[in-house]
Amino acid sequence: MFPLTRPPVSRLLPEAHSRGGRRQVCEDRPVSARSTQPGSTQPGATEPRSTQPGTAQPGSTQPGSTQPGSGVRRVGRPRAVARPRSELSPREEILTAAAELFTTNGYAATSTRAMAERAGIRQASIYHYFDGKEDILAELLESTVRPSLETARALTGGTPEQRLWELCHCDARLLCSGPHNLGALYLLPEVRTERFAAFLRMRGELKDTYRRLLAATAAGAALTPADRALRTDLLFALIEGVILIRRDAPGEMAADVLETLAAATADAALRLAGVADRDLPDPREAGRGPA
Amino acid sequence: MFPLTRPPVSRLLPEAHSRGGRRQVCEDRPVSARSTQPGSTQPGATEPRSTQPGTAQPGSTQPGSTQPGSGVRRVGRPRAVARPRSELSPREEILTAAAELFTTNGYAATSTRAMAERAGIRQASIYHYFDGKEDILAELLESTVRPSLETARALTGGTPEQRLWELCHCDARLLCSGPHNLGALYLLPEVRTERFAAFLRMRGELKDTYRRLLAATAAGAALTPADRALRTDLLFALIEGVILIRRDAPGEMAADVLETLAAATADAALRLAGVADRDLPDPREAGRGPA
DNA sequence: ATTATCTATAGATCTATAGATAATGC
DNA sequence: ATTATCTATAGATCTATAGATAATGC
Repeated sequence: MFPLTRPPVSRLLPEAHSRGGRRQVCEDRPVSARSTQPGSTQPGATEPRSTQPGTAQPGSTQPGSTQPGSGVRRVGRPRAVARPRSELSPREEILTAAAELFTTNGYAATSTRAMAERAGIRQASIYHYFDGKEDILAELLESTVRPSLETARALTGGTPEQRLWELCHCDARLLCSGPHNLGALYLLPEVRTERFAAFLRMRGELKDTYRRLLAATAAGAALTPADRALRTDLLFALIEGVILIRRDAPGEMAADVLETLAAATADAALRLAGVADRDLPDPREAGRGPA
Repeated sequence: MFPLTRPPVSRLLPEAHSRGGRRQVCEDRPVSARSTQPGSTQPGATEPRSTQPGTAQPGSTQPGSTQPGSGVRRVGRPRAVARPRSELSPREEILTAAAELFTTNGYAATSTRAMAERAGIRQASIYHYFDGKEDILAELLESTVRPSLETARALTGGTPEQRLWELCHCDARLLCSGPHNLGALYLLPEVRTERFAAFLRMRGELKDTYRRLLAATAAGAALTPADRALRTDLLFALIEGVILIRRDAPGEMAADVLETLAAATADAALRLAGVADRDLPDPREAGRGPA
């Protein structure tokens, strides 16, 4: 048996009002939604595992078969337990199931059987899509940092102070978005393992962007290199700390709560960074503290 | 086999200079040292599990037998693999082993066999001291927050701003102290489980102290209740974020690095909280930003 | 023929219990 | 007699592989 009783999943946050819009660099694309986007296949994340190794014919796996949603019959043996037809491809169903279970129970405590059950397939069928359990976590991890990294690279207009605010805001939003607390995957002890070096590299690159942005601000430029490194650590810790905040309020976050938290996080991050109020021009001044 | 390769344990941080002393409420008692103090037995954490339930004679387990260190012969069957005589009691040896393995590999990925091996006993012997694996984690968790909570309760002198700084500083120190990153236990997904409710309650109480201290500052008093709650969340997230910082630099932290980080964390926390510089009187003014 | 699924299972765990054993204490 | 340890093991997993099967595609 499962050695630990599971906590009740998905208790939604109270309150849900609307909020005014605010200039923002990143679009409204929740992490999880993005990670399960059919088109988001990256190099190395091939769709079904090629059965004949070395015989990969590019383009041969595209047609209708993979297209989910349509009521047509699919190739292959039917599933043992029929289900209402998901919008997602089988591969995405597995990732979604894994996301929920990994974030809730952790990696080691999540069995492939539990994932399969939630995805509506048998345990062994997972291995048609993934080489093993580790690959599933690796893909979730990478597809979770990737949007942050893309935002970080795309940052252009405004002062360094503004760009830093945008990055913090955007990352906080991403961490709070989606039905599961995917950021909690970063906290799993298994992630420090060689297997996930690619993810850690991406995370390091993201942190480096924070470092450079901080250095570009007036406040950051005034620091010694050692102090700047320290402050970058603290700034980054605050952003990732949002994961901990969210974890204390399980379930999907209401849109306005999310927005308030993201803005408050970015504001707090800039205070932490030592950015003076006068270095924060109008565009984002509008949305600050209501009191 | 173990599904994940283990990262190399204990790579020490570079640099080790000295630093000036600073007024501080909490003494120099690293979390782990404290948690393995022989005298620190709490109610419920009885030494060896009473073999005859209901026949507990208080005081009958005290004499030399439990006293470690001395070269005398001990009662009971000798161990299968003899060892250089530890300073620690068997129970403490188990806790120490668990601390290292839980923080490095996580709870579910740590087998009782691995713990026993590191503690120098056989797997089954663990059950002489603990009712099960969960009890070991519970005890580690509680003995890790307890010092923070005691500090929080004991805070007296100075302005609210100073007390808040002291609490942040002390907690940051505790989180960075000791040979293992015990704070990382808070991050384990298993902790959200009913079994560890007692720990979560203590942590909640600690957070509440932060809330009250923040409310007592001039900056905190000016906030709406909702904003104050939000800011408390962020403040607390920054403190716990120190765990993440430490995790990126494995091994025991050099004393001066530790102190620099703790002070920088407390400074950052007060900036985050919105505390103005003029509200931070002399005693701790001395140690701030060198630039 | 190709594909997506299935069933069955090998082999390796892992936790906790039962009960034996080798010390000291009296 | 008491204690701290041990050996052995039941029973329940869990991951990954082998190979069968039931669809569609051509």
